[in-house]
Amino acid sequence: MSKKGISISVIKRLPRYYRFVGELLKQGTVRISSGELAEKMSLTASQIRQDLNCFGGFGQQGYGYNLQELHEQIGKILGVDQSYKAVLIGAGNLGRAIATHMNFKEYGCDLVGIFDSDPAKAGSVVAGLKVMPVSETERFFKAEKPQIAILCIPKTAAQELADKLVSLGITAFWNFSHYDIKITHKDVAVENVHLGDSIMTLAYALTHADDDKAEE
Amino acid sequence: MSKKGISISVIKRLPRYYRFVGELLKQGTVRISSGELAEKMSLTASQIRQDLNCFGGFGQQGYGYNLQELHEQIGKILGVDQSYKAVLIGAGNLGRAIATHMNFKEYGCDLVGIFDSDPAKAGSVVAGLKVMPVSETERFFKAEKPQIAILCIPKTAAQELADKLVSLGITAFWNFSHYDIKITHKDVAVENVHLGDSIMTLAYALTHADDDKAEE
DNA sequence: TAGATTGTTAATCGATTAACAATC
DNA sequence: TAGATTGTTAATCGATTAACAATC
Repeated sequence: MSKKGISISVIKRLPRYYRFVGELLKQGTVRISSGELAEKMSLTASQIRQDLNCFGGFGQQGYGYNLQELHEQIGKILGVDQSYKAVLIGAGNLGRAIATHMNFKEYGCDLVGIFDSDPAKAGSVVAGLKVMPVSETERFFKAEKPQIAILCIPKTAAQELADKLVSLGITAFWNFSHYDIKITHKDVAVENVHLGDSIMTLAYALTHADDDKAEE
Repeated sequence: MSKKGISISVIKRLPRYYRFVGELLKQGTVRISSGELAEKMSLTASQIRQDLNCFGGFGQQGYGYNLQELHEQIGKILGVDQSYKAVLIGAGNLGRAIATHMNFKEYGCDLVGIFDSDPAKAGSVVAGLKVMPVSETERFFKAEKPQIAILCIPKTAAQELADKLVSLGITAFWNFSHYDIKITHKDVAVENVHLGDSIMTLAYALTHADDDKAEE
């Protein structure tokens, strides 16, 4: 069964379904109807049924969805049962926090290497991994063949580095640099985490908090 | 002029416009047409004109947009010229990295306090601020009246704390906990940064990378 | 003025919601 | 069987794109 043609709106919602279903499961719930789940997730029952049906019928008429089954299925669709190799580029404040804070295994990933352009940082240990100098990159990539690059580097370095990493076989970027990297090479996934953009939406909300009262 | 009725699709794009326009400005560009900007941002010229026109006509027929003017206007719309007070709750790996890594001023915010439930952490200095114990919360909030709470805490604590913070006057949450906080109180903005959800979309992309080849 | 490019209306497209027959 | 709830088709809604008259 091909998963092509799934809209990114749906894909973006999958992790949230996975989280909620996992949480309910942990609480000991066995089954749920689309209506109940909709209530908990602030969605419509229609949307949930539509979304899940993109990947096949996980429910049962008159019963609802078995949470165990649903959790496994969504997990498989997302690929969290996999173990994609990831490398972190940039061991600054943010990079080190990501490395230590994230439970990569839970998300189908495995952090296998950390690099930093500052030779002084090489050799220090972060999240149980020795930070490597960039000179090691090619040797390491040939040996380990990582798929994911986590970019925690200044924006000035982002584009050039991204291009180089693609040529070394990286096919997915988790980009924390304040720059939208442009990958012409297709079949390369880019997930931008622009923390600045994110906090600005809060500034917007605060700035316009009472616009509704002040309307015409 | 009221800014109500602007769709969140548009609002979410504003920070990106702001970034690109700022970048072009730094490079010394003076004016740009919607067509050129669309090219650079991988959007359509139509969309750019539609988006900007939600807030008034910043362009000039036959000329395009003056970048200096545009940057200022979008900045004002976003509120990055403001100084909203923010507090960080949770001085773990991620919290400390956010505090030191983010240039809050650039985004209309100002980090004024850091709290941690671990008394052992109280007194240590992060990003130039002394970490406070939670017992100080009420005194501090009464004196400083922060608007934004940055949550870098375990999901188990998130909901209860969020409710308490709302009662103390917080009107915007930047939520890094792996939990969707539910604020019944309206006029409270919540921006979730679910890093787990984000990296899972990469796992999805890798898992389904060759679905197109394998189709029917 | 002629050319360029906006602001804005209309057309299209896609995503969400509603409805209901199928079925457990 | 009767009741519940799905899977799925149809209707609605909103967002994006196209078109073009207004105008600098």
